[in-house]
Amino acid sequence: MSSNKEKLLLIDAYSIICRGFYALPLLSTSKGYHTNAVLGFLNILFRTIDEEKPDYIAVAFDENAPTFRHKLYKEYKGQRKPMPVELKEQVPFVKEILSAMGISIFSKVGYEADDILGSLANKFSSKKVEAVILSGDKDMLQLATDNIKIRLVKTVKSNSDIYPYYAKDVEKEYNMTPIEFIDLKAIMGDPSDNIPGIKGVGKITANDLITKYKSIDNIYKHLDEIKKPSIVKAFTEGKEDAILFKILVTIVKDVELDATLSDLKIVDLFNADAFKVIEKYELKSLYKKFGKAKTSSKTNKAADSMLEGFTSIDNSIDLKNKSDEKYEDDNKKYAYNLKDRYKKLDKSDIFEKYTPNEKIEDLTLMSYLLNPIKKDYSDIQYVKQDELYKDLSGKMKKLGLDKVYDEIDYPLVKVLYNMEKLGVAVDEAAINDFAKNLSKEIKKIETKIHKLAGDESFNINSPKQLGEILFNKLGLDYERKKGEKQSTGVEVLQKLVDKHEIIKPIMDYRTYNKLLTTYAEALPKYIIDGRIHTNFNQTETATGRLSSDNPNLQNIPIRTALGRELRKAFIPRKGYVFIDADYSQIELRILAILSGDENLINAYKGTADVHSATASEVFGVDIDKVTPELRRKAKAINFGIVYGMSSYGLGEDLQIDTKEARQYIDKYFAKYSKVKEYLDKTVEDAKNNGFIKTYYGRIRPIPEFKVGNAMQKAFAKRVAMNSPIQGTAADIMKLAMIGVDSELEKQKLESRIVLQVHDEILIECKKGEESKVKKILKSKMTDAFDFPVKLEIDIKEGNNWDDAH
DNA sequence: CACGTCACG
DNA sequence: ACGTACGTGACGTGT
Repeated sequence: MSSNKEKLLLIDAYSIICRGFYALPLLSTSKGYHTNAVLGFLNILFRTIDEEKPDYIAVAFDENAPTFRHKLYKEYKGQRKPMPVELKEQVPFVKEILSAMGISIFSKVGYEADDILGSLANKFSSKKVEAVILSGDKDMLQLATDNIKIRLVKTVKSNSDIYPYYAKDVEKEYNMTPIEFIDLKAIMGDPSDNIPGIKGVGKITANDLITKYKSIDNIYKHLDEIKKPSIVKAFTEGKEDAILFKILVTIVKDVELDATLSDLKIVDLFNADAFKVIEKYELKSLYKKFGKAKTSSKTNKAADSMLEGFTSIDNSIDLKNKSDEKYEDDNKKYAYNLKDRYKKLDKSDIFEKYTPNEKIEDLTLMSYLLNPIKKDYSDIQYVKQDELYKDLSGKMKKLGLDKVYDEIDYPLVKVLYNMEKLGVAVDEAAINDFAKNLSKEIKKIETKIHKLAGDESFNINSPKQLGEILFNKLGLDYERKKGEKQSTGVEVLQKLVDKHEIIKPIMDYRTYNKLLTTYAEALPKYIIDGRIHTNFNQTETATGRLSSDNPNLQNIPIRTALGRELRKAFIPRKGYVFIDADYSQIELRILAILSGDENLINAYKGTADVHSATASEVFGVDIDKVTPELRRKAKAINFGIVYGMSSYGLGEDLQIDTKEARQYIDKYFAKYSKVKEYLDKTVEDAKNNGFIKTYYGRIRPIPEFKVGNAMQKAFAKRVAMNSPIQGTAADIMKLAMIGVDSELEKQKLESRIVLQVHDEILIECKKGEESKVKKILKSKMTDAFDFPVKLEIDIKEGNNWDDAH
């Protein structure tokens, strides 16, 4: 990628190892190895890799032999405190792990690590390659340039943190260039390095002089200008020292090292060999770095094996070979998280601007499509891009995912990018006002609750403390199945509401506090120029849905009047209105389509409402005789079907026993027999394949069939029933968004999509474009799909999100 | 960092 | 016999 600067990470090993050693307690393995320094070192290393995403790495160690600078001036630098044995013994462990990860280690007799790092940085940094030096040694700052960044690990109040310095940052903080910094230290001295500096010259004098004269050389040239006789004397007498100290503190930048940049290329850090070493030193907290995060390695391995290892980094093939320097891509461009790349390019002026129609393959997205249940896709960043691409695209093709990528998820990247960039306007004053009112109300309720608890003040937000008050102090109780944990959730409070007058205020407190902390207080923090720009994550859900975070705008309240006050604060900008379109029962319609069940399809052909139709079928009454109660039950059944129906779950929802729920389900399946056949077949296929497919071919692995216990297998069945439905709905919505977005552009309208909430699209519509926008929504969300059951949407217009919905 | 709780589809 | 509806994200508490 020519548009992106490559990065070389350079590490001052001892400096980081020492910090690790003193930062962590003296850990040891079952075999008695000490590992705290190793762990500390690796933690800083991995954190840096995550943050910097380097393309190359090199690590430098000091040689034990005296260095060039030692030899000449051993009376100074030779006096460093010796390392404790527990620290010294860990150095080879670090080297062992680095080697296993394929990271090059440098050391050279006669030179210190900083000389090697300075030389590597000097040799390889350029306009195209940025060198990043990781060290805890402030001396490194003299190396900073526009292309060399020093990441300085500082410990402030026992907290280690990393501070980045380019040349300009050094100038800002110290008021002098990195080069001038060398001369400063030479005359001022540095006790930690046993450099005394010129006798009689202190920090302030040194600073003043270097700021004014820029170098030691120049100070001597202008010695006659200096007023204070004592300073002139100090410099005159200390001239020899000054020269020696300057040599002593100057990092050598031309150490001969026979390495090319491509030797330092990161190939596959988290490989099997490295994992073995990590295991040997029992660095358990790092295991997941080398395996997969979140889901247990057991299920993940199963998922991978079912997909023929499609998503794991295969350590065994062609990837470790460092020598093939000419692997250059054949004009293909790659990115990880392409949308993030676009966003960065937007902000940055050092990178080329993004050209909208340039094809850049999104390797993260490809990896996600191959295994959407992974929680972390950062592992792919340590494998050569073109080889990874070949691997992923080959596997996608085999599984038929290439179409999903080309026609759904890839084109959606740009749509989401545009949505996020535009953001959605909010009325900040209205939210703040709402927050104020809520706070007042909450304070009142809080007082009341404490009073009702017998004048005891406790933290209502703590389930533990609240439980103590309710169940012990006030002696409240409710029926619990054996093994069921005590809870203070709403369902429980609902049961207790008539037993004590403290319950209602607690429920109110919870509601208000939720609205306050999660929304009213949190949302304003995200407002930039009146608008909130959420992040739509495209590689997060197992089913293919999007998710939204920072902030989550897919869970803004709607179900209660009070909550809707917040929704009212989402508004179109001046000259615009909101148009909101949401699918009507899309998942149930998809079930009808996928199953081909005539009864269910027919339920959608008539004008009748499906839930009433279901009630009529299941309970055997005429459709016009369906009571609200029966409709409610039927609606629960329909939901249950979509969720992978279990009699227990339905029973819970309807507050009836499992037996009765079972009867409802049986009746339902008797009437909609093709639905039953379809669900059975789906589960059967899922068991055999280890994954399900949506209508458009998206896959979701279900490893629990193979590796799960009884409970997990039951879960797997429900997932197998639900995922094709939820996933197909997600596919349809994504296709609709792509269609709507491109049509808006094609017709040169100024209206734009601002939000998506799974079955809903919110458009900020330019006044005057309303009818065109509505037409586009209808055509792209419904007419574009040719199914036996028509998809339908409700469209509404409004001056805030609540009105429009 | 896990858990309980609760907001949405 | 066991513990359960599907998919998310965010907050506060408490280890």
